[in-house]
Amino acid sequence: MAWMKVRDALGAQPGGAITLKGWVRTRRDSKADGGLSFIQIHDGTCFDPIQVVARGALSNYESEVARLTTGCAIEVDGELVASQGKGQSVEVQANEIRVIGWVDDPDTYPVPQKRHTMEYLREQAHLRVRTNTFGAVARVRHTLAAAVHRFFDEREFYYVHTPIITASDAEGAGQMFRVSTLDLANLPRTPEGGIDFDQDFFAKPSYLTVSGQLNVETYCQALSRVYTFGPTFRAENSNTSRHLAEFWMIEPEIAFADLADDAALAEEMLKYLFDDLLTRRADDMAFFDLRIEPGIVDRLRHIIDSPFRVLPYTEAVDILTRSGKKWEFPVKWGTDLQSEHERYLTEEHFKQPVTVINYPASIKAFYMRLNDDGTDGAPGPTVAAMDTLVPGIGEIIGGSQREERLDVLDSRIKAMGLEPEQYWWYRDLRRYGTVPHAGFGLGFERLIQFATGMKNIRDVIPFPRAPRQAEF
RNA sequence: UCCCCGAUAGCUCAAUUGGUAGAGCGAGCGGCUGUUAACCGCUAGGUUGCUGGUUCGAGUCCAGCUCGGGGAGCCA
Repeated sequence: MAWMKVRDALGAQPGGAITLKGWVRTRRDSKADGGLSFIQIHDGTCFDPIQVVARGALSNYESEVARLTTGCAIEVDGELVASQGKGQSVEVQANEIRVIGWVDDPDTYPVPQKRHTMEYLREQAHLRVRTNTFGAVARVRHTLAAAVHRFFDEREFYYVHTPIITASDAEGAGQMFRVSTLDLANLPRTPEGGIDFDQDFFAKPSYLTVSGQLNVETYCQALSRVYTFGPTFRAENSNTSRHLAEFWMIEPEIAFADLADDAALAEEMLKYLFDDLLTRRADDMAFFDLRIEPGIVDRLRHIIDSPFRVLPYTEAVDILTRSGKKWEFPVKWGTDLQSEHERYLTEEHFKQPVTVINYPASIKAFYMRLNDDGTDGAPGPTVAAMDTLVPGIGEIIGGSQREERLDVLDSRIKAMGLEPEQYWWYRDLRRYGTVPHAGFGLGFERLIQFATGMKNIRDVIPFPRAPRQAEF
């Protein structure tokens, strides 16, 4: 008999013998027709389970079938038939049910068929994917990841595997995790008393990457359109619903391009991803719309159908100043936008995602290109940066046109108190055939949060890493 | 890291001014039913997060710690 996945069985015409393999979601018994049980089976291939009808005449009905509980693994041979009951169009009349794996103590099974809080399920990370919500998140996460690669492949971007371990210790994106093989209990010392990193694996201090950007820029300067999509690490002691110590980031980089090209790419990509998601995972998205975030499907459609709002930083400051709102942090040209300001712009003023561009240079990274808006067209005081802000989460994308002029780049590095020599290979890109180029970073987990309405970022990655959190 | 709130049955929560723990869900058993958020009855299940303190007596008050939630900073 042909083994069919639940998804295929639910979409098939009645008639014919099939085999199902999966896990029991629920079992309901009836004494009608000499006794029978309705068993919902799930195998992860779609949101809905399939109903198996087990007759009392089955040889192991009393001994096994009638004792099945949520979580048991079984195989079913039977006939796919039109359902006599309401709620499903097809079901499987079982001829044989084989129990593959029992649940040894149903009373303490951590994820029985009942409502659970997200906080509780987070403590059962190895079992939570068996629930409706986390199964749906897992499928959505996969679908979005696959769509990212397809989007870039269709546009002739090359996927570059940038390193996870880096020795650049000043990428300016927060605290880094140190990578070392030195014996912590017996550190080698230099004559001056410092730690002798010459004896470490890489003969210098090394860390987990906080961004693949600097590396991917090198490939951009030869392959024109590239991206990296991998894990990144921040050792910040931040405890919020939108930060992780280990998260995945999508970072495209395009040559012969300016900030407008960069913003256009970001908009095209987000629209592509949401459209693909609504098409391929309509079942899971219907669930999120019903149970997690009512209206999420319409909101995504609206984003797909309407042009993005682009807002220069200076205008954003104007809007915030004239809003009449009382701010905890005062709004002033030259300071970064705070959470309360971002929320106002996306949730109250525009009620949609907003891309803020042309930030003051003083609050942005050294590699961002100075705009020529200074006195007499001199570089400064703003940089060609952009942040895409979304309701409920805040920043989801951060990007910029990169500084391609070596002299300007050097002065920016020095102004930030950094050593140009440390960036020698990055500076070489500006010495050998430099071109205008731009790119951005999209936080993958925040994208999933936004697309599903899941409130906590720890619930959209299988095994979240956060301060004091690495159990699984 | 800072501010606020919380931790009691497998899960979600109750427990008057301090007086030795209850319900719903889940689970087990029985009843009813082509069932599907099923329904009805019975049963089991608790060193009240940890350590210490106040008190005749602490789930309840105090201190520290651990964990969780909301917000902030940092950022993606």
